[in-house]
This record gives sequence, C-alpha cells and structure tokens, in this order.
Amino acid sequence: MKTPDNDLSARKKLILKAIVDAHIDEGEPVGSKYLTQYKQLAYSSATIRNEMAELEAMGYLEHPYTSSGRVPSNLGYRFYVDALLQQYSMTAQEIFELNQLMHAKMLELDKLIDRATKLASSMTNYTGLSIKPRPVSCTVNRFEAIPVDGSSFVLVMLTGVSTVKTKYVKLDDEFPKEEMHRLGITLTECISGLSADEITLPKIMEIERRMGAYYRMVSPAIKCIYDALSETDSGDVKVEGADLLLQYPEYSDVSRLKGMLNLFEQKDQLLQMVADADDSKVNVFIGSENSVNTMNDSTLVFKTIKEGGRVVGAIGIIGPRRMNYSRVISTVNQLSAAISESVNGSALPPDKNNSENN
Amino acid sequence: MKTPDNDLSARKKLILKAIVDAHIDEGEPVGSKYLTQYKQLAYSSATIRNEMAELEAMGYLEHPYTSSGRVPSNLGYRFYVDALLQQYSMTAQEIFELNQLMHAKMLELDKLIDRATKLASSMTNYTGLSIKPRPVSCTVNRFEAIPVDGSSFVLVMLTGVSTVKTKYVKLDDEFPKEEMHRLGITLTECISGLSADEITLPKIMEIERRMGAYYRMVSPAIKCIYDALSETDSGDVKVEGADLLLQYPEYSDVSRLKGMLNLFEQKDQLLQMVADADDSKVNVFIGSENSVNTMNDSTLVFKTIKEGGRVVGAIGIIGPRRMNYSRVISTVNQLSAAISESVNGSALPPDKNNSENN
DNA sequence: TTTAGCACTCTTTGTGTTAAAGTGCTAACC
DNA sequence: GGTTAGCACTTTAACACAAAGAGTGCTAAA
Repeated sequence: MKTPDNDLSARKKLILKAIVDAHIDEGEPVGSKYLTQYKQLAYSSATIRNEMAELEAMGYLEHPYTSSGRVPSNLGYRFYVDALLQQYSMTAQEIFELNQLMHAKMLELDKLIDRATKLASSMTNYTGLSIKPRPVSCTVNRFEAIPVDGSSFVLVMLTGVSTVKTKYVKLDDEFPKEEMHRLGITLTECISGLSADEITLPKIMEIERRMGAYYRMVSPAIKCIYDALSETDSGDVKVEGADLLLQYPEYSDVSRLKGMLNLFEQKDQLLQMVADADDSKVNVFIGSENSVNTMNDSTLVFKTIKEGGRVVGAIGIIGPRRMNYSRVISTVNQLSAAISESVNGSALPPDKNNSENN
Repeated sequence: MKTPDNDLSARKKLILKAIVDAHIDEGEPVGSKYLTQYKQLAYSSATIRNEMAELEAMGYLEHPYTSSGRVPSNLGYRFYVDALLQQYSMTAQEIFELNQLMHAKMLELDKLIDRATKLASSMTNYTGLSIKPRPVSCTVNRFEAIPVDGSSFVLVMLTGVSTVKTKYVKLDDEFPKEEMHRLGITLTECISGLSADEITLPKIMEIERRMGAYYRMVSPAIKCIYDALSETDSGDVKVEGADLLLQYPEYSDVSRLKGMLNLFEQKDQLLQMVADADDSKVNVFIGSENSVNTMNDSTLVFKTIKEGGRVVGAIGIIGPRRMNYSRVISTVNQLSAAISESVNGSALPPDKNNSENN
C-alpha cells in the first residue's frame, strides 16, 4: 500500500513532519500549542488543531485519549519515512569508524557482520541485530581434514558464502594421518559444490572406493558434513546491546520489554522477516506492520547482505517506534553496503534509502 | 567466612530452612503464622516469632519493613545452601537428556558449552550463561593454510584447548597454492605451542627464511595469528533465555531488570568472576556477595570446565536470589561434569555440591 | 518454655479532589 | 473562505487521606 504524496496538502505535510519530529525528540504526545513555536508553522493553535483533526481522520495521527496531544500512527510514521524524511549525513567521526571497519580486512563474513552490528548499535544507541540465515542450499567448495590424533581430525569446510565451518570428527579406529589428509582431497573432488540432498549414495560409495582400505573413515565424515550443511539451529541471530532499550521510556513498561526480550529469543521470527524482505533496500518495519505483534511499539530497520546474488545475512537495528529514522536508516545502509563491498570485492553503490512494506 | 553449623540450634535450622523454602515457593515475605502450617513445626506462631527475631538478630533474616514477614538475607541463603540444602536427584527424563548431550560426540568445546548451557537453562527455567574465557596464554598446536584463491587463504589453527580458530588472510600478491600449504607446515614447525609473546622477531625471520622467495606471505599471516591469540574481545559470554527472567516477579521492577541486562552486556565482569572462582566446585554467588552490586537480588551459579588442568570455560545459571538452589546446583554440576568427561576422555567424578564464597 | 492476646507499625488499596493539558466547537474577524 | 480567539468539556496525573490487612513485639498467663 503506497501512500501517494498528493493525498496531503503541503501544509499538512509540514504539520505531520513537525509532529513526528517533535514526538521523536520529546517522547510525549504533542499538542497544537506546542507546534506554534515552530517558526515554519506561522499559524495559531486553533488552525493547527483543525489540521490535526483532519490528519487524524485520515489515519496519520492517533489520540491516546480524548484529550492529550497527538501521536503519529503507524501510517504516520510510514509516510514520514517514505516521503518526508531527509537524508542524514554522517559526521567525520562516523565515516572514520566505518572506514576502520572496512580496512580491518576481516573477510570472514560472520565476524564482519558481528562487528558491523556492534558498530551500528553504538553509533545509533539502539539495539543491534546481527542476522545470519543458514541458506537452505549451503554448499562446500573445499574440504580439508586436519589430523588431531590417530583417531580424530578436524574437518574444515570452506562454504560458498565466505564462511568457514569446522567439525570435529571422531573415528572408531586409528588411521594414518596421510589418509586423513587424502580424505579431504577426495571429498573436495567428489562432492564439492553439492548441497546436502545431492550427496547421494553412489557419491558416497565412490568416495569409499577411492579411500580403499581406509573406507571406514568416510561414513563418520559424511555424517558430519550432513550435520554442517543442514545445521539444525538453522540460523543465528545475535543481539547487541539489549540494555540500550532501557534508556527509552517506552520500555519502562515491563510488558513491552518482555515482548521485546521474547522476540530476541524467537530468532525464527526474525529470520523469517529477513527471508521475506526486499533485499534491494533498507527495510523498515514500523510498529505492528508485518504480523509480528510483539513489537507493536517498536521499529525494526534492517538491510540484507548479499554475496553473489544470495542473501547471506543482515544487519538490523531495533528500537522504539519513535526512533531517529534518518540516522538509523543511513547507518544500516552504509554499514551493509560496506560489508557487501568487502565481500563482493567491488563497491556496489548504496541504494536509495526509502523503503516500503506492509 | 565459613558459618559453623553449631551456631544454630536444631530448631532454628528447621525454621530457617522452612522460611527459605517457603520464600522460594511463594516469592513473598513469610510470616510466623504461615509457618505454623508446616507439620514439622508444631509450635505456635508466637514461639516461631521469637525464634525469627533471634534469627534476624543473628543476621540470617531481614525485615523489609517494620512489620511484614521475614525474608532470608544473603547470609541466610548462604547458610541454606552450605548447610541445609539437600541434594536434588534428577528425573529419568533429565538424565536422558544429559546422556543425549554426551553422546552427541560434539567434541568442539565451544559448541559443547553452548549446547549444555541451553539445556541447563531449559531444565531449570532460569537464564543460562555460556562462558568461554580466552585464556591468556592461548597456544596453537597446529597450523594449516587452505588456499581460497591466488591471493588469499584461510588459516586454520588448532588450539591447545579443543577449539578451532579460523582467520581469513588476504595477501598483497598472488602466490602458488602449494606455497600456502607449505606456509602452514612451516608455521607449525616453528611456532606451534608458543603463546603470542613468545613469537619473537628471530622466530619470524626464521619462518621468512624458510619460505624463501615467498617470504612476503609471512607477515600478513603472523599478524592474523597475533590477532587470534590475543583476540581483543578477550572472551565470550552468551546469554541463553534472558526472557525467562521475566516470569519472576523480582524482575518486574524495571530498575532491577535493567541491572541484569546491563550485567549481561558487561561480559568482563562475568569473566572476571569466573577467573577468580574456585574451579573445583560449583560456585554460588548469592546477592551482592562478591562485589557485583548490580545483582543484588540475584544469584549466579556456575562451575568451570577444565581441560588438562586449565579452565577453558564455564556454564552458569543466573536467576532470582530466591531460586531453586538444589535443582540449579545439581544441574550445573552434572552438565559441567559431563562436558569435562567428554573433553578429557575419562570420567571425573562430579564434585561435592557445596560451595563457599565471600 | 510456650502460648494467647493485644497494641502498634507499616504497607496496600481505594477514593475523592484538584490542577493541568489539550481538544472540539462556535462565533467573530480579515 | 480561511483564520483566529474564546470557552466548555474531557481525561489524565498527582496528591492526600482513610480504611483494611498483615505481622510483629511485648506482656502476662499457662
């Protein structure tokens, strides 16, 4: 549901923007009298009152009760984000920190996303979410078996998505170390690039044949590969700076805080949102848009990170619905762009900031 | 400060235990009248009242205000845990789950600790802490360099503590893949078993000499090794099930919840506690024992996990001071014992449960 | 030594009152 | 017609105050 700009007169837009800005600053419902102090609104409180009544009728504002200032509705915030928001430009310090991150040359995606999320959280002062979906069809490009002792080795798997997985494999017997090494090579030759369900019995038999007398190493290794490829904990969501929520009055209500902490534990829901999201722009879920009803008064801003066309993660910021959108959106946008650049080698231009959902 | 048993008459002990039990069950201050319903206490409320007054004078009980039932003090809980608690025995289901964990043969310590913490949290219904200190003198037993492309490789490090670390190393130039492999072997030969500060310039020069014309691969690799060994985020604390806190009324007070969430973010403090702790038994920090004042009304129970005499991690449970101690202590004890067994190969007998601090 | 009884203290809960904030509407004004 | 001033109305927030409830401490009796 796109909200066309021409629904609203220029003055209504001005007033709506002023209300959202004021509410973001003050955290409290804003009244008509308060708005008269804005020099751009050279009208009396009564005029503004009339406009506010109309904006409310249109669904952009809400009344907590019969008479105490107005608060933007989800739709109001949505319009603000889509049409009224002006681009935040980063300070020198912020750009510096961002460059720091990019020059770390920490090319392992997992760690990169964690770091970026931490940075995003500290830059915005909201809680960060480091999201790493485990893609359904994860494949391994290269296997390497590193002997630990005679009867066990570490299987290192370089996946297609700039990550490294390791599994400790315990064998039932003693085997020569050279054979373990050879197993790695054989696995790479036979099943690299295949997803879990493409590793068929004939393939496994082929590997066992190649391993000759040492065929009994194969089965435990394959089991571990299955585990790694179809990891039961199907994705990972790390929460960075949950305590930051508490500085905002909306979370001094225990039940609301509870909802939020619950959301953090139900990582599936977050992963689902990321999976369903538009991966070309910054996504902004305001309030209870998009079904997750626990976050009725919160907003989630995130952008996915792609590698070779595949979504491999996302960094997000979650905070009160009354958040500093321009700041948060541009931070998330810049950081995810920085990571994509780092991972894909070439710099993709950051997307336009605006987004639409619902 | 050990509390000798003979400070208290048998009846006082009985009453103290009854008070702690009742308070754990009900969550509210307990009064003299309430206690008369315990059939073991065949006394009138007045008699119990007198005893309670004395217990309070001795410091075992506290008065929230002039007149509303008593609550155990830190000292009261301490005495309860040290002297009055009887061993909780696990149900068949719990033993089953525990065995499940042990049979997973997931020999990577990190993952093992995470799994066990998750299990401990769900078994006790309190928040779990998966604690992995980065030992000061972390050493690498074996290096392996796995080429990714001509100018980068993944450096896999098998550390002395059953963990695997990987670092992505980006080189400034193109190098043959065989040389990358040879670098791994050379590193293993020259600096395996050394800690970060033992990797001196002569050693590095030796490695460069051995790599001959390819000496320029060495410096980026060494840098990564330094990073890995002295990882700035010097340890890792994962919080499992923070939302479980919210079911306990002590955390419906926002400021207390805030303190707890804060504690979760200040991982250093937790790591310090683990580092200072007695590693031979289950540690129980009750209330504000041991300086961490943010957890005034909470208790932390944890036990370290040792491998080859070194503390390599800990699993812990944190919850309201009014927690089910017997349950929590035995769960933590069993799970950490199971991990130690799994890691050290041989089964160490679980320690005695009791503990003392402060 | 134990118990019954009672006065006392302190919290909790509910109620009524007042002040403040902000709206909605009407009528006047430019 | 758009804008403004004025005023009645509504609702919350804050405060005080009273009544109820719970549990103790103490005294005196069993």
